[in-house]
This record gives sequence, structure tokens and C-alpha cells, in this order.
Amino acid sequence: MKYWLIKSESSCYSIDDLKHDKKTAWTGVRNFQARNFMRDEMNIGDLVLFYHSNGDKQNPTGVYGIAKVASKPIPDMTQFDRKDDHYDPKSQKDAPTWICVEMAFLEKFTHPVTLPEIKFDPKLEGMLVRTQGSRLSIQPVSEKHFRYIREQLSK
DNA sequence: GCCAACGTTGGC
DNA sequence: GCCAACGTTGGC
Repeated sequence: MKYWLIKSESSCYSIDDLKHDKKTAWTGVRNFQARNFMRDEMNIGDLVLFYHSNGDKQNPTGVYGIAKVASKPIPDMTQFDRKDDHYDPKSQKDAPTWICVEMAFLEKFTHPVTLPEIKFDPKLEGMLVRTQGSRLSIQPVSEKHFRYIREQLSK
């Protein structure tokens, strides 16, 4: 069992969207390292911190809840859709460049764990999302950090 | 294979 | 909205 953090702008796709949809293919990732995590490292049942980036006063940047990996790796269909923002003309149908997994809604925190909380909590030292300029939209998280955020900070 | 130029991410 | 940090592209 592994633990992850995925980023999304709440204006783009929020935890409430996932709650409503119950399950969604995590499409649009166009970074090789992030893709490799989905393709090679994730397993069904892995737990995922759902992080809203680019927050504002109403919706501060931070972790808003938990999702669960719900499928094996599948081709990201947006790469073949000319009308989609994430269309990739170089990708071939028989050898898709971009792979994703499905994410299922698990829970929304009663109160979000904001980035400043994460940054200044000594118990979360080493968390990737704390490091400056960490633009990676899918990150591994240690079990210790995951549990601490879920069981302590989100209550 | 280097690296400058470019586009994007994301905190502030 | 700004801009630093970063990943990717492409010329050489």
C-alpha cells in the first residue's frame, strides 16, 4: 500500500467535483515523472491526499480530503481529443504517451490542512510539497505523514 | 549532449 | 498579476 498527493486547481477540478462524480480518470497530467508514478507505481487501493493548488482567501492552498486509486493504468483519452486543452498530436493510438489512473472519492476533511500548516509542522519535515518550487503534480507521501495529516491535522 | 529559449506551474 | 523555479524543446 502506497500513499500519494495529487494537485488540482479547485477552479479546474475540486474535491467537491470528485465527491459529485464519485470517480474520475485523472487526465491532463503532462509531466513524465508524474505519469510514471501513475503508470509504474500506483496500485488499486492506494490512498491519495487531494491538494488544491493556487488557492485564495476563501479556498486556501492545502489538502482537502482523500481519494483512492480505483483503476489500473489506462490511456489518458484527452491526448487524442483535438478539442481538448491537453491534446497531444504526437501521441499514437497504439502507443499512447500519456497514461492515467482513475481516482475515487473517499472523504472530504472537516477542515482543510493548509500549506502553511504543512510547512511549519516539524512532524511533516521532508514532505515533498514543502520544498520550494516543487511543481510535481503527483508526489509520493510517507505513511507517517499521510496518517498524521488525516488523523491529526484534519480534525 | 549541452544549454539557451521558451512555456508553465504555483506560491505569494 | 507577478515572477521564480522548473521541465521541455530544439539548435548546434
